[in-house]
Amino acid sequence: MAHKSPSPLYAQIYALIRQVPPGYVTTYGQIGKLLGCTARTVGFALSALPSGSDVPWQRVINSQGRVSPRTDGEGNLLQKDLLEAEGLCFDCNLWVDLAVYGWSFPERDDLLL
DNA sequence: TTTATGACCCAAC
DNA sequence: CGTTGGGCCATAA
Repeated sequence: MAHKSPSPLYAQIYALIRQVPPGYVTTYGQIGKLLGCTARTVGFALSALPSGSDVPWQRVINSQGRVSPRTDGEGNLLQKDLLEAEGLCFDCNLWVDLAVYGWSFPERDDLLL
């Protein structure tokens, strides 16, 4: 099997985001803390996400509850559109309520469920 | 090995 | 309340 992995940490980040159900969003700091790394690393992992990935990177936003102003500029608009399609409600300017849509990852023990 | 960058976060004024 | 600066970790060259 594949002995060469791009980065075990990346796989973890992608796995967590993949577990996020539609209609909910998470923050970089949350994932970073769960994985033991800083939010910067999480953002970097998303930046390395290839097109057509099964990872709903759009559900990942910053702690401020806002979409990340990607280097592209239009990417943030696309993310807003995607999140809106999920059923989220944006505020006056790409503001979302983490208290309502903030998704909490399941505990390692509860993961068994 | 070191340098430079990055879709961040937090604290302070 | 809005803005500014510094720090942190990981990747690629």
